[in-house]
Amino acid sequence: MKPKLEKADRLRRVRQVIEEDPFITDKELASLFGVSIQTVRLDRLELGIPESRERTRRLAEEATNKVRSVETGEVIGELIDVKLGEEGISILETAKDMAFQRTSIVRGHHIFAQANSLAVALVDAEVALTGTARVKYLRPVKAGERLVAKAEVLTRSGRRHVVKVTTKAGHEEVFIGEFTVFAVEEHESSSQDSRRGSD
Amino acid sequence: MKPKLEKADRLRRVRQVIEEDPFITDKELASLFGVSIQTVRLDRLELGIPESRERTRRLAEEATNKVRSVETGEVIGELIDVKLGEEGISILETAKDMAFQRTSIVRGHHIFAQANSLAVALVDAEVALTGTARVKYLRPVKAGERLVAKAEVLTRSGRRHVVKVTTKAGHEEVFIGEFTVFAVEEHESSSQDSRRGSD
DNA sequence: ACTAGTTTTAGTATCTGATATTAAGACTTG
DNA sequence: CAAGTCTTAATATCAGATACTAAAACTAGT
Repeated sequence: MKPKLEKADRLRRVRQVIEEDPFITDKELASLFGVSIQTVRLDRLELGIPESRERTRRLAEEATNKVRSVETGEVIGELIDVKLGEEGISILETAKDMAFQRTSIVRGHHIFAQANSLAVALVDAEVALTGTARVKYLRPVKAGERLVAKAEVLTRSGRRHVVKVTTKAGHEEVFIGEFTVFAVEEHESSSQDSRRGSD
Repeated sequence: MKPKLEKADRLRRVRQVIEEDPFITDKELASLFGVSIQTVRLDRLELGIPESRERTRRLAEEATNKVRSVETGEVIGELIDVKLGEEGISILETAKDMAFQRTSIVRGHHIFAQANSLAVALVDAEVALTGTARVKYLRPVKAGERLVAKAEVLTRSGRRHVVKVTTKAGHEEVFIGEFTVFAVEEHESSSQDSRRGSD
């Protein structure tokens, strides 16, 4: 039963190698494992792994989607039920790539980003900038947990809004934060605006 | 001279369409513009645009690089001169994709992320989690500005470290923050750890 | 040792999305 | 109408595959 073991072993390695380098072709795999190209193709067939061009295509698609959703989206997390100037809820599905590899603990700035993004979204203005924030992390969040952030505008005086955000994972509070957000009028020249604010 | 105009026009559009959808094939382009496939290929040749598979490959490569550098990196920004437990400097080149499209103002959580990441990196422990943070955004940061964050450990009592971070763009302070970071020993069971902390 | 079964390899036809090349039409402008 | 640009057609070739058929190699069981 030596060949069976060898084959199973090869299959595992093929999967692994392809995962590490999705651009690799059957030809390269064949010479890498010292088998014929047909064998490699049978292996891929067995493993349900598509051809290299298809893998590349998917990678590109996925990545561009990701880039678009993560980087061009104006909001981190999904906005649910927003009452402008009053309150709102945002949901963020945490994933492995938001966490430290060693511990799977979600990095704080993602939780901050969700809360801050929500706080800014609540302010009914053309542009809203964060002035200050005071935040507290109550317990570590594991990758995979679903974070529900609730925000409410506590006070408002002129441009200055104070927004309180509470984030829960399940029934547990994991994060609370208080953000001061400034509404900015459109006609303010952007370069000479030396008042506080960012975001 | 009608055809010249038409051609120049088509060239412009071809470039544009490909930019919008890099996965599009010559065949599709041909029927889109009502010309032969050869014409499309001459156009691409003239414009110096590679074939769709090549475009896809590049996209995938680029994107995976990006994903790896942005998401698997344990630190946001580049660490320069870190003295564990004492002080450190981190540099972050801000880009358009970190900013709001409308205003080109860098979103606050990126600035927060750099500072927080640096603060955590300064703590000499297996795992370090942020407990609280108090931050202030002093002026908006425009995409393209180079952010230099300086951090120093103010106090330390047991696991609790207080780290102060000041971020400058050029000579101007744009952000200051104070982070409480907790060092966590390795032997603590991760699931029952209900004390504060994240990141 | 012989046979059945798995595993591997070979070979051929076909596909897609191309490059490269040659040559023939179409159009248009002086 | 000839010279030029622009467009299309046709053919050979390529990479990286799929799909299929069939032969060889190895392995185990009786």
